Amino acid sequence: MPTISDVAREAGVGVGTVSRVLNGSRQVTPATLQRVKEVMERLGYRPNPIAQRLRSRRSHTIEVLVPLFTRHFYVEVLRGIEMGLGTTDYGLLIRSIEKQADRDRAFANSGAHDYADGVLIVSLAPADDLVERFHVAQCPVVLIDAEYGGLSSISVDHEAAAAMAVRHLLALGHRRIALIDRPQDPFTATYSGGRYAGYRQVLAAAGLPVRPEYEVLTKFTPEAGTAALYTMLELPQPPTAIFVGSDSQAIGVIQGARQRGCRIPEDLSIVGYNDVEISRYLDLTTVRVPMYEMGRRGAELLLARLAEPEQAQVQERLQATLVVRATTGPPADER
Amino acid sequence: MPTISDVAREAGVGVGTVSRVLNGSRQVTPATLQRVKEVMERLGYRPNPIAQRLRSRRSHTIEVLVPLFTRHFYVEVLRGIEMGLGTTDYGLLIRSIEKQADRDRAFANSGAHDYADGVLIVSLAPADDLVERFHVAQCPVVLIDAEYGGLSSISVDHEAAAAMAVRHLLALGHRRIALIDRPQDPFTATYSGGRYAGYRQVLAAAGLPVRPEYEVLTKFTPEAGTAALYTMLELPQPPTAIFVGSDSQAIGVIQGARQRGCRIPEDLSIVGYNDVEISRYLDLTTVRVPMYEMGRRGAELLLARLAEPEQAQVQERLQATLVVRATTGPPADER
DNA sequence: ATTGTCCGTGGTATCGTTTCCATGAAACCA
DNA sequence: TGGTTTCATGGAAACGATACCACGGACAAT
Repeated sequence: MPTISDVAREAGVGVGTVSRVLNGSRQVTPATLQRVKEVMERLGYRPNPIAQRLRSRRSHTIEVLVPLFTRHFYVEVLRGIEMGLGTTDYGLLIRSIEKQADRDRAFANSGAHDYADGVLIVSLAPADDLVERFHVAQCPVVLIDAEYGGLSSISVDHEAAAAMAVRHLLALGHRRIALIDRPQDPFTATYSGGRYAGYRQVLAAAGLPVRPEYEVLTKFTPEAGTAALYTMLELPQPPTAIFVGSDSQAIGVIQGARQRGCRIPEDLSIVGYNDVEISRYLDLTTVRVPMYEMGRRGAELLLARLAEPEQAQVQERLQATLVVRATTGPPADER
Repeated sequence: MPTISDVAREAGVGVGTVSRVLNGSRQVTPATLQRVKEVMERLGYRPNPIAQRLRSRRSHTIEVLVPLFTRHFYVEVLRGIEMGLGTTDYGLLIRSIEKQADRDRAFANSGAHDYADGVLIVSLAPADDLVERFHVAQCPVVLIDAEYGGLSSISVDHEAAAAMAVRHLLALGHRRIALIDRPQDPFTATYSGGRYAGYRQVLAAAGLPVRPEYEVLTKFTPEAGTAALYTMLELPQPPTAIFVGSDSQAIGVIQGARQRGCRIPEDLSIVGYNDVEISRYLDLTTVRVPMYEMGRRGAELLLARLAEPEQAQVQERLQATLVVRATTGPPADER
């Protein structure tokens, strides 16, 4: 592999001049420029990015901390990030946090300024000391689907979104509305609790009682959704509608209902959450969370901070919308 | 950020000794080791990976070329790769090739030895000159879901898998079997044509005629699947079964059939391909392609080559299996 | 006692860039 | 014409690590 000095020697110029050509400095005579470019072409020279990074003290890489990058939600966010990066040739260093240990390790290593120029944290609550480290290292951070102190972030008001979903069920005439969601877990989502709060708030506003047996917090898998449904169907008064905190769980609920001969939406209305791709094909009424948009906007915010480090931090919020499809309708068995 | 010489000065040793501690050389007195480690701890020293890479001439990064990383298939493969990498701290540089231009750019840049220590290419046919460049640069490559010359690869026999799917339909009694697939496109899949060949071969072996109107090559989206189905239903003799080259398209076919009041599997049997996660919840009979396993094994093969560069290239194949669910059954309308 | 071997260690060159400073020629102004 | 400014250019230093070489002391062998 030819180096910059090979090019310099071959073109009969100094390395400084070649470097200037490389970086598009206008301090180069057209004739020299031409000659150097020809030599670079002829030798098949390509600058060594590692050396560039070492010298310029910029890694040209963005670190993404994401829980379970296999999950639909995160795949969409990542796709958005990719788009947001556009044609800038920032590399993406994706760290998938699957276990608590991963998280600790990633948080311990990340934010070293020589590793990445900036960091995107998706759906995770950063630890206080990490935030502090980012601050002293002057490493820009943008949170996606999370909020924390004064850090830049792009997120969705899950509480309002959940309230909207539950109000939809209420408007259809449902009075026995259950919730299946994931427990608020400091390890992953920063405030999945928002959905729970929204649910409670709407029920309270409607003067409906709180029924603990209608609130199941379980894992984010279809299987867990099915299991939760089964226990609810055993109740003396089963719910007529369920608000489910993720489409994954909702899929399990739909399947379980089919299994038990429970008609949707006549016997049971279901609202999901996220609007992942599958939901459309299952005709699932759900809350559309702008996953892709959050990723894109998050990347844009980070790029802006990277270009203009003194810029103020901003907290942005996007709107979730309700997508009404075929799994919700008025309750048939009452009144 | 403290550097190696800060540590050396503070510990009263030479930089060489600190480097040896860093790299776990046994040529260090326990006492010195202890002292250096303490200083590293106290100063919060972390070696600069960029400098390490420059000097050691290894980028400690694996490049992954993947078409459309948002697609289910590739997400699964990537997850497998992540697992295959295990606890080695190789970074992953993912290049998503969405357009022809991306492909050219990625292929032009990739394989420079200072960029990545090794390359994984997923479902793409590498250009001849690229293969040549990898060879001269001594950059190990492993193809995933593709085969090419003598390069190491891990793949699936799509022809045999397709044959198996079509034979299943044949065994159920179907005689009018159609194909919906994607055109063989040199840009992405290396031999999606394998499925077509398998389909043709089984029909020929069964003495069934080739009907061009039963073979639709279209895009890999549900919408395209729906459209293809609609044109087939217009035929004077519509097929009683369809072998679909991807679950994405099959989803569209299922939806289209529902829309047209066409019962599955009584009026129409459907076999998909890949067995993506959704398929289970749609009860779709499909061919299970070991996506995750290909990714994992591909990463393992690359790691082995990285550790032992002289190792011979290997071509491995995994078996696809037929997963029979609820979308296939005997034809009802004939005999 | 002398030679040889081995091992822990320090120092320096090196990886391939960018950045900065010095230099000399050309251009400008009076 | 003399002096100042401008500007393209060459070359050295630096980024932060690793690798190599040389050196001195300890210990074994003669």
